[in-house]
Amino acid sequence: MKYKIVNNVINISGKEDFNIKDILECGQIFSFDKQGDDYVVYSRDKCAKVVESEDGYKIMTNDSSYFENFFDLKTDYSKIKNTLKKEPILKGPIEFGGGIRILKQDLFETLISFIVSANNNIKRIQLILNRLRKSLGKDMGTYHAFPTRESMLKKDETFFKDIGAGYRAGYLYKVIRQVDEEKLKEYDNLKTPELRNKLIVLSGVGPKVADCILLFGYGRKDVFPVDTWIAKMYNKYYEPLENREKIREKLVEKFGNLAGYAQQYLFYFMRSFVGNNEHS
DNA sequence: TTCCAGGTGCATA
DNA sequence: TATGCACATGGA
Repeated sequence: MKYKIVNNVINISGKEDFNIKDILECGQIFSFDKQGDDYVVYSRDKCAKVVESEDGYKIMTNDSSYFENFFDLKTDYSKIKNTLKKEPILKGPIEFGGGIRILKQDLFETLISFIVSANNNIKRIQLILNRLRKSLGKDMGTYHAFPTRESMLKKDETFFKDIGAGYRAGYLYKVIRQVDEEKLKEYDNLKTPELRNKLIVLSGVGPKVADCILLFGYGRKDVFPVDTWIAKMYNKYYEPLENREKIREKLVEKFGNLAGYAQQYLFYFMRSFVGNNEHS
């Protein structure tokens, strides 16, 4: 995959390593809209419109360098996929969702989003986060920015209940009093295990949510978030094992520095393919 | 109606 | 350390 930036438009040529549907619908991000054939994705106070062309994509935005980093354009995904394909279990998932790229998302936004995600379904996560943006985020004209910590500090727990967060309202109320953006940024100096320990003590952040923040926020690829789908996958294709912590340890050990990528291919595949078959 | 969704916190032993 | 349960909400 190659790309060029001209007048704030990112031109991507080649579709093998970039498929906007795979990237946005694989479950790593909740703030985006499908507008006809196009996608609009929101991050912090910014947005980008992604339009498919004959040989690739055009990404239109007012901050191309932000989205160059956001879409992880400098990483060679074909190399990663070739390595991971050697594992039989990943062949199907990589053929299915080969256009995935792991997004580099805002730390505070990722923290809040994945606290909301706990024991929840993606449709409702999107609904709750949309209501959060609309009621607290800065009006940017055609959309609302993700709220700042300061704006969230002004609200009480009832507010988070009212936007539908359910019992996670209390987690949200507490967590924004435990950390700020600067502290989250400082944590980036730590190695993954130490950083994980810092996150896991936060309200509403357990092992799984911490791993998602590590992967999608901090860009740490040596983690393997184990949710209900991954647990199902492990029990079906590897061995029956109830303990999610043990599943996590085994998968991290197996995939090492590529664990995060492997996880995302598997999650997307399980949820959209195997998942639907089980329902029909 | 019951089950489930990108689980976590807390009490108990 | 490990196990069990409660926790909102909406879709299938």
